[in-house]
Amino acid sequence: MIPIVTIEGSTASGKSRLAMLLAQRMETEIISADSRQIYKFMDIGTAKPTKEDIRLVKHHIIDIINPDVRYNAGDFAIDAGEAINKIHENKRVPIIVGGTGFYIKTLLEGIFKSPDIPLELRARLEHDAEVLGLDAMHEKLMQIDPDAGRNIYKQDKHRILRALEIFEHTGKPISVHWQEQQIVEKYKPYKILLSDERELIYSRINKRFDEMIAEGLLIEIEALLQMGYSKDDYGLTAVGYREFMPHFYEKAELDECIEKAKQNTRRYAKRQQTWYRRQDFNLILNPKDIDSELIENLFNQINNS
RNA sequence: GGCGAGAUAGCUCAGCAGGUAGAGCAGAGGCCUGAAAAGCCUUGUGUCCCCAGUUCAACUCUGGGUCUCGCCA
Repeated sequence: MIPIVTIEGSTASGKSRLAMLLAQRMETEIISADSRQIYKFMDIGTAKPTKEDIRLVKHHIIDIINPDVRYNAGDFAIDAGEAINKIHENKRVPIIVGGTGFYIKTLLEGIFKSPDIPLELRARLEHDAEVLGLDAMHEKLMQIDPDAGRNIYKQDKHRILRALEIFEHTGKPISVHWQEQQIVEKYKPYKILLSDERELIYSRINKRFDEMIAEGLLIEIEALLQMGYSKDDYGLTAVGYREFMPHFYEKAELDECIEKAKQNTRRYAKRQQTWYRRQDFNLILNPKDIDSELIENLFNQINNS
């Protein structure tokens, strides 16, 4: 099994700082697990590592695609797997850092092998949902796959249609795919969570967002629009970007956009915290704990485990 | 100073021919198997501004007071 370190935590919890210090001490490389830092041209709003950070420590899975390209957890598991292998071949322990918990979970625990779904099938289900209503779609799911149906809210169109498309395309209920999926035992992770009081995270978010504005977030967004990217491109649905679309498209008040962006970032952090409560970690740290002594202890602990 | 309108949940407001109240937003809790910075679920007790009066019963009616906002001086 390949040893790896993961660092998770909500936005503005100090992940990058810990990762940089630890990576330098371990003389290793960082793999980003962040569903928005994958996009080129989106630097300020996604709080990407600085040029200096990248110069000091090699970062993977950052700036890999344009903002109009879709990416998903399965893609991440493949890309991260490759990066891990490379780093491991050099006898280093990779550090995986990021706030996209689902990506890391997918990497560590695996995900069932889904075929690509034909666009026509997706469009047809989308159309059926429109005509028949979501309740009908959920009932349909309950008939073909009650195990999955029970676990999906009746209004969760996204997951209902996902389960239906998998059944129609593979002839097998999605819950059966889940059962058949084998557990991944490729990695031996040392999992670290950075956690802090909600109020402190919130005030750090608010402050950091003002800093992003000062650093030129608006200019960055304008540049994206000038390059031809629009609010319909997936990258621009990121928090801190989408809230400004009303400003550029309909001349909404800037102050209101900023408040909305802060609020959505806070809600995002809240959802992350909820997610992490359910995950297991080897070590839970407070951002205040990060100092050279801690890094030294971590270094030793990781080497000995 | 005069006239008018208002004062109800953190915010914006609704409501009751008198039977102690409810929406939206905010907030909180939760879910999560190729969209995860996404998507989705649950959740509303507060001196109904204060004092007095009428009444079996007042947030609701009457009188007074305080404050806020308009318009006129």
